[in-house]
Amino acid sequence: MNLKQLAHMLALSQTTVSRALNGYPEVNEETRRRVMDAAKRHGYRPNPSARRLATGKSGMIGYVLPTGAAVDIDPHFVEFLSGLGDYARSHELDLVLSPTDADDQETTYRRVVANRQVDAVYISSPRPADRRVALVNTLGIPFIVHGRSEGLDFDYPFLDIDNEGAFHEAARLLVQLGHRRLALINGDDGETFAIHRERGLRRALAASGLTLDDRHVCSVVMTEENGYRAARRLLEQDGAPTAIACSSLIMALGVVRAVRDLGLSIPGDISLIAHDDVFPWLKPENFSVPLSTTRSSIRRAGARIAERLAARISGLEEGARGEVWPVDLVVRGSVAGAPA
Amino acid sequence: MNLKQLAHMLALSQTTVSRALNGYPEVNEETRRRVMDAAKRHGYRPNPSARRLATGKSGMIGYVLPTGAAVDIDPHFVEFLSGLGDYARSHELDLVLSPTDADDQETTYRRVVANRQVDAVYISSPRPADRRVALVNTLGIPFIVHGRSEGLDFDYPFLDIDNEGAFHEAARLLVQLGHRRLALINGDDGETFAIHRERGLRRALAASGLTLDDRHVCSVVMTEENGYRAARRLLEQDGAPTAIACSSLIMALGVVRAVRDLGLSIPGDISLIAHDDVFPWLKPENFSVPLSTTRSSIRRAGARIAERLAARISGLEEGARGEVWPVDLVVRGSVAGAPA
DNA sequence: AGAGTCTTCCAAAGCGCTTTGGCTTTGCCG
DNA sequence: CGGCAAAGCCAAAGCGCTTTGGAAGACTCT
Repeated sequence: MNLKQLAHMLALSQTTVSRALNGYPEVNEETRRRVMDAAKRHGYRPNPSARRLATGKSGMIGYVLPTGAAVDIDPHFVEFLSGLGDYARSHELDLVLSPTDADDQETTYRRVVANRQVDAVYISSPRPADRRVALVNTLGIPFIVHGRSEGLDFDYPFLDIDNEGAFHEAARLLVQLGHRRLALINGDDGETFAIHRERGLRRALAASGLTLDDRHVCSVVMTEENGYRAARRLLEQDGAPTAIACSSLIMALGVVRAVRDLGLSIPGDISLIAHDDVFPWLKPENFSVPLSTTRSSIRRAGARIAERLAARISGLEEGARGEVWPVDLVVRGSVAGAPA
Repeated sequence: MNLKQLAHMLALSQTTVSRALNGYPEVNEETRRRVMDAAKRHGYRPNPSARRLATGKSGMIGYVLPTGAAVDIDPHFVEFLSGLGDYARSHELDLVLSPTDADDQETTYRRVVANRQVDAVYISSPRPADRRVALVNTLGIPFIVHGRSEGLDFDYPFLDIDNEGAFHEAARLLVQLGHRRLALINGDDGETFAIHRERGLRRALAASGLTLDDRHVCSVVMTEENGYRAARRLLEQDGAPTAIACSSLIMALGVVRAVRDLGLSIPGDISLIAHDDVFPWLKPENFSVPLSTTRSSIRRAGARIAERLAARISGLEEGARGEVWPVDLVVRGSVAGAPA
């Protein structure tokens, strides 16, 4: 059942039927009702390919997915996706993943935009002066950055959590508890979120006249194994830290293992706070010693980004609106006063 | 730059240019070269929307993604996606995720197929007599099932690992080590993979005249917390098992925690084997006691499925070819002889 | 030389929708 | 009652590609 047939059986022109269906004003309300009704009754669904060709709109949002033998997709992605799906589902918005060589994302962005495959894209894990953001901005497709870049000479729409504030609060708590030597096990320090976390932590220390020893900060891909290695390195050096802030729950697993392997205990010898993106399958309260966290649901962020992308596509949102979400500090058993 | 312009500047018809570009035989090799050359020089890329409308082919593969407030996307998905991306990237194949209400997937499948949004789909986490498989089969779109259904009255193409064999081998090893009371912490027993694993385990026990106590099998969503709960329940009952087979590494984390909480040890009191889908961020060899596993890379499966979908789209693969991959049994420190 | 066969190319008809540019009809006003 | 604006509808022209149904020319064969 296509427009032509529908129009014919209603004894109307395609024009009118099309307009009636798409809510244009120049059609009698009475006729519109008739059309709507017939369309529903016959299960008419406009052919998206045809509509696409005519309008250039695809009704899909895009994500350029870096892949490669050496590239692992972050497990956070799945949670983000859940959120995105939560919103998109109820709006018949589909998501197009365009896998790309991690070293040449530009080509893929250009292709996706040139082909008008999607109406909007989002960018995740941005870095300072992120080239993708600049590119997408000049290509002129609606977009939102999940996270923030820095040092770009233009404003752009983004959704970020207050990473600096979160780690500032975490560190402040630790300092209040008497800790003087803090350590940071961070994610890839090429990414802005990691920079912000370190910044927040340093700021809290500075406020108390303390500093972050360079040997006390690690920046690694966030795996359990790397958490373990980093923690061992930190804890086996002279002047080892008494408290650790950690950028992910997964790394925290490794940290806990390292602490145990070294015959130390949490929080007796080491206090630990990690950032929790809220996974359903790994919860900080279930760690052998319940883990203090800075918490922010990445899933909610996914839903919000889908919502804002949809708003941008339909012109309801414009300009470079940045949104920064506060982060909860949840104190559990893994922090205590510094050892004497 | 579109076909018309290109044809015009070559003083050829659109027909000929189109045919030259798409490798049809009825065009002089000399002209073809000229066309190809000009196309490349001017960076001509056929408009996918137009091509879609004309051919009905979209050049994308689809996945219907169940979502909902109560639905969590499996973290395995991300690894599968990595694999899919590995292949798709080099073939400019995009993936369309269509989020759907988990309770009404049929509507979404129908929409996706009716709209010809994608050229092929894959289905994951199948159940016995899976309705999606039956649906997609009748809808007539190329597809592959990741995993297997059971009890359908037709054959279909799938890619599965030998879950039954894997757990059979695992159980056989445990029995050989003298264990008599095995337990199984399984995933959702509505899904075929879980059924097969249980079947494999029972078969191995039966071969030695043993049986699997019904109180010794749990079927839960695969989270750390559920692994913990299941293990506690198992280990606190009378006639507690001395060995546990566990369907995922994430649950195994919980099992290890439970064992420790109960003052027991691995492998002294409890032997543990888990299935490992090979996550980059959580490795069995890094468990406090290195974990024995049945191992199969879900990422490789993703790549293979993309490859086969592509083959089906282009007609290179046909029929109901099923592919079953063997699973490695990797023995590490978490298994030992049964306690006396 | 005439008939038949390839080879090579083209004009034009879709694919199914949106949108432009009218054309009637109706209602209102002076 | 004539004129004008608004309301309601339509025919047809795209969007950019593929594909059908020739047609012209070159070649082969008898």
